[in-house]
Amino acid sequence: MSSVTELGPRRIPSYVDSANQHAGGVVGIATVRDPHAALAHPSVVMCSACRLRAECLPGELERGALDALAGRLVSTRRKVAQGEPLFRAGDVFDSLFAIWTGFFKTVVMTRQGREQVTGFQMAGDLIGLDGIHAERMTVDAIALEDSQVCVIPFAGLQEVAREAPPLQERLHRLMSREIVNDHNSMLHLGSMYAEERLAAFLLELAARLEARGYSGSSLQLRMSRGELGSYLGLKLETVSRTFSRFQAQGLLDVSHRRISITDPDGLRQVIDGAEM
Amino acid sequence: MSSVTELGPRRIPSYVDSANQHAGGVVGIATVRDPHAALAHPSVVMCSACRLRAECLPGELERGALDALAGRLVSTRRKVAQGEPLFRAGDVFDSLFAIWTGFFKTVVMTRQGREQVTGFQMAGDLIGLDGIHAERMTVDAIALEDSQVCVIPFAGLQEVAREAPPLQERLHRLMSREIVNDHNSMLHLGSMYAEERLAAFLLELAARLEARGYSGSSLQLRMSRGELGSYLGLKLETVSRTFSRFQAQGLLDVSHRRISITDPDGLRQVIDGAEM
DNA sequence: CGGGGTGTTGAAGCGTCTCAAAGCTTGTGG
DNA sequence: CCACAAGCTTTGAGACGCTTCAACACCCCG
Repeated sequence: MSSVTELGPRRIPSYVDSANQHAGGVVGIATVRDPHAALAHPSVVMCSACRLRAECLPGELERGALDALAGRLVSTRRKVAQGEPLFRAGDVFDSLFAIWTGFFKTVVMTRQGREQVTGFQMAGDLIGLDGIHAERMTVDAIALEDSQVCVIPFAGLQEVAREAPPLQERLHRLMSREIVNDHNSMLHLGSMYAEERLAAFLLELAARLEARGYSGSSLQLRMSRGELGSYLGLKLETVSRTFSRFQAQGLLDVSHRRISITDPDGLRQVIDGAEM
Repeated sequence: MSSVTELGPRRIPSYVDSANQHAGGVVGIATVRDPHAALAHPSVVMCSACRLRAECLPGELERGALDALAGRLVSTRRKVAQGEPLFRAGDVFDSLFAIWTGFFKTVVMTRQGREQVTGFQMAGDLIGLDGIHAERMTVDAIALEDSQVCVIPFAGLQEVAREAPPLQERLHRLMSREIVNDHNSMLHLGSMYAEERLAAFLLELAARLEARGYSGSSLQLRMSRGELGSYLGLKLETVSRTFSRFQAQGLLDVSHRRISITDPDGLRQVIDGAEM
């Protein structure tokens, strides 16, 4: 029980009021040129010293490009309490956000209130790429646990990218990866049974956690059954039933949001075995 | 019947052998530095004179940036016959492709042969953004009618983008749009009934055609029921039945792949009316 | 004019959803 | 510290929508 994967700190004692960070529906207003923001969040971000470097925007950049990032770009951090939005659809797009600690979901919504979770993001992931197109966010980004994000003003990022080709390359690859991920989700949603979708999701989540140094077999889900169901195109009851069935088959142990994958190969067979 | 929308030329008489364009699994090898390709496809592309400028990569760029595009970048065109691949998943990524005439589908496939159509692309659309991430294409791009594409070597595009900020901006917006589109597809796949999915698809397709100067009410589908079903996460029979139901309700007229939308507001109500 | 690919339609089966109730966990206030 | 409330999860039973399997119609192309 003590080796269970935890995503970031369990509890972050006190947060600045997250409401005023969102005033006027504008997000990402905190840039290096904004003294108020600098005061509110005096922490100066140093990508070169960050443990998440490899997963995050910097990637494998060499020193020069890294310093350009650290010095001119990522200047502030923002805290977002569990359940609070980092931004909402319709907010003006200003900045990308790199998750430093915590866990988020992104949700698209129709006028009629129909919801679809489009992804779950963890430390090192980038949020906000969808906003570039129309300079407006198109999704809600909600913290599923107390989180901290690095604010990356996009105009500045583009500027630096022009001078540092490796950074430009990296940005393009990350945007492209987002597209590939979405295609993968579409594959799940469009042509798989509930068991296959859940199995694929769990294996992918475990792999992402493992890439960040956590256990790939014992995981703590940060989303509810309903949120997971939305992402997978299933109702929460179906998600719950499918978990129970997996447990009955000896593939994993479920205790609410604590999942232990006991037979990863079995899960892989759930995906591979069931032919079209 | 004579005002029916046609996408591009009805028939392009003769094509160069498309097989050798795909030799070795490498696509997009035809760059300005490749004399053979230049010989095979001597047409020099002039974005500034192209009717699709606004929809395509150049967007609303001013003259200087446009000339940079035309002169240094898009140097060759490729023809792809109906049913033939522009590229396949696993091919080395070299270039983006801008559709000049024709219509494509992109398809992801699992090892077990499960397929998912991830999108349909028409004149002005960009194909290949998914390949940037790992320098390999991740989808098959198949021509659904005889088509011609402009080849845009990506290394060169990045280079020019560094010198022409408006072009850089444009590229980022297009990549972001792709992400937004995919999220929209996920919404359809994850939380809609067959009728809603098809109605949303038809309205969106009509809007895209209209933006390109075609009729938004009378359209000629380029994909089979099966391909459309794959994109919508439905079986071909379900697509066919849903078309029939729409016709019975007086929303549209169906005759194989010829669709006349007679009641667009009715179609919108199909999406909006059915609450969660 | 015939054949193959494509589209339509019907009937039965199956997977997921809906509705409902009960169990469990967590947080809060008495 | 316990009790209770609120929210989340589990489980069951029946309904519903889509798929499957099958047969037939249609259109295009040679």
